[in-house]
Amino acid sequence: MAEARRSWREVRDAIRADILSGRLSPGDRLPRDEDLARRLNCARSTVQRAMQDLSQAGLVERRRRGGTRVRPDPVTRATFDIPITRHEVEARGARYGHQLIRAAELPAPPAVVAAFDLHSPERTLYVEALHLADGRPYILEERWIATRTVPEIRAVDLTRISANEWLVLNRPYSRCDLRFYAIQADPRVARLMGAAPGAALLVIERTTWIGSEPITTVRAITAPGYQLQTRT
Amino acid sequence: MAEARRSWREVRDAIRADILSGRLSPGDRLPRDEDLARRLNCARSTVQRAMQDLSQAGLVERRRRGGTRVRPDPVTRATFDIPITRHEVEARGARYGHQLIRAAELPAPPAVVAAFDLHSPERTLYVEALHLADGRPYILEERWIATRTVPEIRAVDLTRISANEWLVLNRPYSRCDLRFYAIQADPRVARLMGAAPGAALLVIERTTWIGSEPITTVRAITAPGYQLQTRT
DNA sequence: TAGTGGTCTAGACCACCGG
DNA sequence: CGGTGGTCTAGACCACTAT
Repeated sequence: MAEARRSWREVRDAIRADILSGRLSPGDRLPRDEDLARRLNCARSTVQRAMQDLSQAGLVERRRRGGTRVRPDPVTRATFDIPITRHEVEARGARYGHQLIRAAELPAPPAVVAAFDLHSPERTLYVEALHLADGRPYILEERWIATRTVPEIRAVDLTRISANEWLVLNRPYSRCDLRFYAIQADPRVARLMGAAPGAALLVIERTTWIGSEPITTVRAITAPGYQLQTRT
Repeated sequence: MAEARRSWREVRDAIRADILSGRLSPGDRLPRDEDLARRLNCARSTVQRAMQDLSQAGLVERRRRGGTRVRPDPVTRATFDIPITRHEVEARGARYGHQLIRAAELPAPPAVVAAFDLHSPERTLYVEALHLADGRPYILEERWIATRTVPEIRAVDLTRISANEWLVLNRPYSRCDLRFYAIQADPRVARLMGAAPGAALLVIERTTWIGSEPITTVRAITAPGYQLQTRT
C-alpha cells in the first residue's frame, strides 16, 4: 500500500500536531530532515519548506549539525501591519485630515540622539502634526527627521502632505524599531486630542534607518480608545 | 565576462534596493520570475525564494497570472514575541513570583463570549493573578479559561504554577488574536499594582483557540512604565 | 571532523485567475 | 484559455557547529 505524497503544508501540520498534542515537548529533538522525508514519503526539500515555516513561527529551532528541536521557551509571536495613517483612517470609512502644528529645525534632544544610536548630536527637523478622522483628533505625532539623511524634507510642504506619508512613500527604510506603551495625557496633549486631562493614551514609537543612517523617530500619541490588533 | 551567480539574499536585496530607491514605485509590476532569473543569472527557484521573503515582509504582492507588484499601500510590518511571563521577568534578571488572587468557575460574561466568537455562553474558570518581579507587581492578569476545552485546568494548583505558564506549556493553540490598548488604573487595579490611581497602563489582550475551540482569553494589565518592543 | 541543516539547480507539473 | 506564480523532486555542494 503506497502512502500518498505529502505537500509541505501537510508535513508542517503533521509536525505541528505532534508539538501541539504534546507528543513532542519543548526541547525535544526531531528526526533529521532526511528521515522525516523518507517517513512521510516526500523529498527532503519539502520537509525543509515545512521546517522553514515552523521555524519562522517560533515553534522550532534549527541548527546545522545540531538538528531541529522544539523551541524550549514557547512564545506567542504576533505580527502587526502599521499602515500610513491616512490609509488607516480611510480604511475605517472616515474622512482624513491633518494639521501641521509646528515645524522647526532643531538640534536633536538627548532622547532622540539615543534613539538614533548616535553619539554626537544631529541636525533634525522637528515636526508636530495632528491626524484627523472625520475632523476629530486621531493621532498626534511628534517627529524628528534627520536632515542629514533626508535633506529634501525641508522643501516639502508639510501642510499638504503629512511627514508620515511623505517619508513612507519616499524614504523606505532598512530597519525599524517599534515600541508601545501608555501615557497619561498632559494638559497640552489633552487639549490637542480633545481628551480628558489624565486620560490613558497608547503611544507608538517608531525609529527608522536606512543602512546605518537614521531617518526619523516618531512618537505617535493615539486618541482615547485606540487599539492595535494583529492582522487577521 | 561571466556574471557571478546570485544567492537568494542577493536577489532579494537587489529587488528591495530597486523598491527602496524609488526605481520601482508602489503598484509597479516586476518582471516575471523567469526573466529575473535569466537577468540575474540564477535559477527560477532562487528568485522564488527571494520573492517569498519580500512577500512575507509586505513589500510585494504576488498573484498567479497577475504577476508580482510592488505593494501599493506600504506598511510597516512588525513582529513581537510575547514570552511566558516568568521567562520575561527572569530574562530581566529579576526574581519571579506570582500570587493567585481569585479562581472561580463562572459563566462567561458577554465580552468573553464575544471574544471567543461564540453564540451560547460557555463554562469558564475565571482566574485573577498577579505576576511579580523582585516582589513588585509586574502584570495583573484577568483570565477566562474554557473548561470545556481544557477540563484538566481544574486539577492544577494555580498557586504553584501560573495559569499563563501552565497553558502555554500544556495547551498550544492554533490561533491567537492580540490587541493592545491603554487604560487608566481604577482604584482597585491601582492598589493591586502599586500604581497611582488614574495611572496609564498598557493592556495586552490575548485570545487563543485550538481549531475552533476556544482555550482562553486574558487581559494582561502591565505595570506603569511597561513597554513592548519589537524583537531585534 | 563528521553530521546536520541551508542553498542552489534544472525540470516538471499544478493551481489560479485575468483577459 | 494561456500566462503566471506555487510546489515538488532528485541531486549536488556548501556552511555551520556539536562532539
